[in-house]
Amino acid sequence: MTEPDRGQQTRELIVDTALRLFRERGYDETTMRAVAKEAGVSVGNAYYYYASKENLVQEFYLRLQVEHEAAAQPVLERETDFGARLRGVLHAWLDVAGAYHAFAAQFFKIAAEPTSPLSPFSAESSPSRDAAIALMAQVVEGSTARADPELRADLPDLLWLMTLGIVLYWVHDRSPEQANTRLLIDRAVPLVDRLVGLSRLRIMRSVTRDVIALARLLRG
Amino acid sequence: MTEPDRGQQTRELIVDTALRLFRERGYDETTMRAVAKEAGVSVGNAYYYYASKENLVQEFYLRLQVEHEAAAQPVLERETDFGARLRGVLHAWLDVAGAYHAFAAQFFKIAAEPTSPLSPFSAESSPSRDAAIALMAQVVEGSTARADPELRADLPDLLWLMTLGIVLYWVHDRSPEQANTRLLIDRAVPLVDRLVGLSRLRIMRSVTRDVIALARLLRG
DNA sequence: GTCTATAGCAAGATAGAC
DNA sequence: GTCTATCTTGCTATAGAC
Repeated sequence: MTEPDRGQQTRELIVDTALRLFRERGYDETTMRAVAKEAGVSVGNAYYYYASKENLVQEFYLRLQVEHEAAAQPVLERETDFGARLRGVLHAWLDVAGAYHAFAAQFFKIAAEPTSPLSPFSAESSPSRDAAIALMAQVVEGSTARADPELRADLPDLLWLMTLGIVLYWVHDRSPEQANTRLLIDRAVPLVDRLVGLSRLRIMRSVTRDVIALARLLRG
Repeated sequence: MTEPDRGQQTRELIVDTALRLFRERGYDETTMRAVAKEAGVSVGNAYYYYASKENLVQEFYLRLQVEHEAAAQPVLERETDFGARLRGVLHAWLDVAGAYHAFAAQFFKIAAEPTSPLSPFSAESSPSRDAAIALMAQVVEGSTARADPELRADLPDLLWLMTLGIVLYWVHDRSPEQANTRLLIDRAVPLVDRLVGLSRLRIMRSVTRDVIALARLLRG
């Protein structure tokens, strides 16, 4: 008569507690002992479900991504202009991530480690990475953007890289409400929009081809 | 009759030992106890000279930067073409950094933490950051590159950001001898060269101005 | 100011019993 | 699945020698 999903319940109890403590105290200040105690389980039990403290952060990424996709949907349904779609999707990310800024910056280092499964470039991250790129593909596909046709195929990858750059800026952004990051988006998007438009011009052909080759090299 | 530089010698003994162990075993696997033991000093003494394990890494950065500047000099004396200078300086970085690739990647995370003094954006890093940007200024100044005059002033900053991107790729590069990073440089440099040239054209004026505004926002 | 020895804390992680 | 006990390691503290 044991509950079939008792394990799952314990698992969620642990991660919910951990994410709450992360938000309240920050990553470094949240000890595994504190997580276990607050969740009412033993330290050993917490490690039974999460092999390391970092693994708890992975759960955070997954939840953030789901929230972002939901927040981006209204924009994608409303807008058809490429720049407006891109800007809206990026601002949507800030909307959902803003609440976590203080502690997201603190464990950003974990994602930066090349050997970590939490790296955005790791094999383990490919589900969330693919989803993020797919979102950028939606931005492009549903838009009225007129780009070089070959470039258009690589644009989602490039826009994902741009997003990483913006996130990098965001974690360093100390301005109130991360207003500078919004400013960055509002300046970068029209630039990207213009460059995409220029990609069809004949003078830009060689540049466009170089960019495409570069995008493919970066994808590996 | 005490040696006047006894402290300095001990200091160097400790950091030399640490960097050797980092290279042999990696960062995480090198304990402060092991560094002290190998260097023949006490743990307390090691901490007397280096307040933390991370501070030992900072020494590594400084040495790397000095080596890079030395390796870049012949290129800067030899070449006048902008692309050749940029390519040469970037390859020179790979030449000096290559030996440390395995363990540099391992403690890259330390530099990624926004709050860390080892972050390339931190106030504490400003000496080495300024030096790196100054090196890029040398690349631009001594070259025959014809860029939009206003852009030219911001080019060193932008090239430094480009370098960071290349380093990011490099730490993730698993190809033998990091050959893919060299490929990346060889493809990115002509692209940059072309874009810089195009910046003088009238059609590119608004794009160029956007880029300049962006560069200034990023500098803060 | 330079250095040793040692004891000890905090916290991530593990072992093995139940 | 869950627990308690234990290990490891970055780091600190103290007390003292030269």
